[in-house]
Amino acid sequence: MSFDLLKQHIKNNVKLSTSELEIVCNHFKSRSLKKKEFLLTQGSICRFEGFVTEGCFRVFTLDKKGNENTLYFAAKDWWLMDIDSFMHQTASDLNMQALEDSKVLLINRQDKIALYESLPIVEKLFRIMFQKGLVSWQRRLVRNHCFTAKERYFHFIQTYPDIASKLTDKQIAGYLGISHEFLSKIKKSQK
Amino acid sequence: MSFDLLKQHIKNNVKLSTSELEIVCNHFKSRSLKKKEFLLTQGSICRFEGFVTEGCFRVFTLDKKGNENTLYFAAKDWWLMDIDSFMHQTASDLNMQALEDSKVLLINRQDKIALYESLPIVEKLFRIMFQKGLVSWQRRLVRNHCFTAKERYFHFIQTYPDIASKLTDKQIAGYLGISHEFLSKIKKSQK
DNA sequence: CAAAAAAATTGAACTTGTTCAACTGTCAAA
DNA sequence: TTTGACAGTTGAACAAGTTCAATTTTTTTG
Repeated sequence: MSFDLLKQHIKNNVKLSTSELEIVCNHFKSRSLKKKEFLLTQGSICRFEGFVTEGCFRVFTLDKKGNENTLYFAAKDWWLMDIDSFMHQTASDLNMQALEDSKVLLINRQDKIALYESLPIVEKLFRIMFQKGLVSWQRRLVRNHCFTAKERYFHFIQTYPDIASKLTDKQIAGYLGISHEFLSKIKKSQK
Repeated sequence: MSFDLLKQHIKNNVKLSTSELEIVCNHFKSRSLKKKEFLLTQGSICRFEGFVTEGCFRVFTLDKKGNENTLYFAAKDWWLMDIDSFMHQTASDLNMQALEDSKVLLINRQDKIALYESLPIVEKLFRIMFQKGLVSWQRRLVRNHCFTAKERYFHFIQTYPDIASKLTDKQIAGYLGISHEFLSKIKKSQK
């Protein structure tokens, strides 16, 4: 069952009773997406937070220069959110697209706020999650500053081999912040 | 009084009673640092979280190539933390140095944990803070990918003129992820 | 299966940013 | 007041990464 993954994920972060776990999960609804389908598109308001139970997503923004800038990939056991748009109900800068047939558990804003209010442990859960997220964003920025594109590429495919194997080189290049032509040259130079 | 700033900062993020606010503040102790003094050095364990009430700090890491990579600057009303080292009591990768005579309010790990346990609103406070932090780290990464060094430089000095005015060009270059020589050339090209 | 679309490769010219080394300016300590 | 030490500037050679255009390979779809 797809909720088992969410339950395990929550239990890995905070201690809570079986009934509390049920309450939390009851606020989520499952949704399936076909390959290439969008869960969110730039310009619209993000009305959910999502937990991936199957498949994989790409979260990216199209900048003024026309480049697809990938913020992150979300495979099974990852969260999909545009915090800013979700909290303030403002237009999102992000696109969330399924890279393959996928399933997500979604919670809407009202239910999320209700959950925060009824179960303080949920505040703790997300405090811990955001805290972890912050650390990895900081590390990624430092890597971007002190590693070359080649070093970043090999770091990525070694750290996330499962995700990397599902991606085209164009998508990886968008995550690393380089052109796909240059990524092709990096790969060639290694052979 | 230096606690007023912290109180205001907290009130801007969550609603809580005067007595709760007092309890939170009572867990913090004030510390003064002279210009150039270090609050934390790379390799040691971060035993505090700090809130800056006066002056300004630079948070940086020295990478293998010998570059000082600045993660962020913390002026009045900002937090100083190495979340990872503080939570897991592992060696820190970060240095925190006062750029001028400064004051911080510090909380140690035991008191922080006690505070989380005794006042659920503190979980909410930090959940919201980390959430905001995450958004700005994401934006910074996107800026790094789609802006040139020149664009990033002008974005920085326009967004944080007060902080920028306290910094040497070397420190700004370390934040932007470029060499200070190149920053010098950027500035010249604009005149 | 065939046709079309998208992804990947390659080369050449170009831009952005680095490195190194020499020089200049500034300011705080002895 | 001099003397460092450090911040900033400049130029030249170089390395990293982009852009554009042409070609091949792979994947998708009718």
